[in-house]
Amino acid sequence: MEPQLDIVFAALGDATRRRILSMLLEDDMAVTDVAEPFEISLAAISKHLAVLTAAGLISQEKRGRVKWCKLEPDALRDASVWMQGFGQMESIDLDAFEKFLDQEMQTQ
Amino acid sequence: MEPQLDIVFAALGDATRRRILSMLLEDDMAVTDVAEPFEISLAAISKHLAVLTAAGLISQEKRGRVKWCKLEPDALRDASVWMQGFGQMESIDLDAFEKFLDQEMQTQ
DNA sequence: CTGATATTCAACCAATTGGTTGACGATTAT
DNA sequence: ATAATCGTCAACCAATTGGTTGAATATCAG
Repeated sequence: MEPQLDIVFAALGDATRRRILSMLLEDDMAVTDVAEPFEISLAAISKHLAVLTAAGLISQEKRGRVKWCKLEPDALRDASVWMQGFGQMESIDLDAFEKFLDQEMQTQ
Repeated sequence: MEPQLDIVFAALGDATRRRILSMLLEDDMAVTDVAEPFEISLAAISKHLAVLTAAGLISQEKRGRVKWCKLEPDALRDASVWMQGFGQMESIDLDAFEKFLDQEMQTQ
């Protein structure tokens, strides 16, 4: 079916990985800095980052000896669309929603 | 943190379970009928349904010898809200968003 | 050059997952 | 009463997951 959805949802099914994604909302981070607040090994974090990369939820770019991790929120789009098939959000007018968003952004 | 999110996302991370949820969008179904289009054993489907139940994504009610499975789309709400933290939606006023939703629902 | 830093790799481990089969309890039909 | 149907349970299996440690690689700094 949509094998990428498997990978994305499975990647989100771990609290450590979700916390990493939240951290990356603030700013791009190096692997070591991502690992700092956690109590597990750097290698374990490296594996989690590999899972997130495979899911397309982050990208990693190596500059010098530092590998920078960047959030790729677009990867959530397919998962979000799938979920919209359920619950109250199923029949939203997306254009109107976009306008609502623009307006919201300006009032900040 | 939010251990229920782990369970919900993990439950969604399997194509068989997502397909079951889609089937239940149409109507409530008995376990045997859920299993019918799949090529795996009834016991395997029974386990998948247990996972979906643990995640709150479906409920099961036994009437006679038949156990009926019912979609519970509200269980997607927390997961959906979490995902809204990413992408363009990151700075939405959730109360305003609720009002927007109510208004949208009335114009249908 | 040497040493420190950043990250991954490889091997390993325990726990979990998704599947199987066969037996079982509960309910319904003949 | 007997037989068929519905669904789960228990035991098992192979593969995957999330973690560890120690070595290896690559880059930067003194």
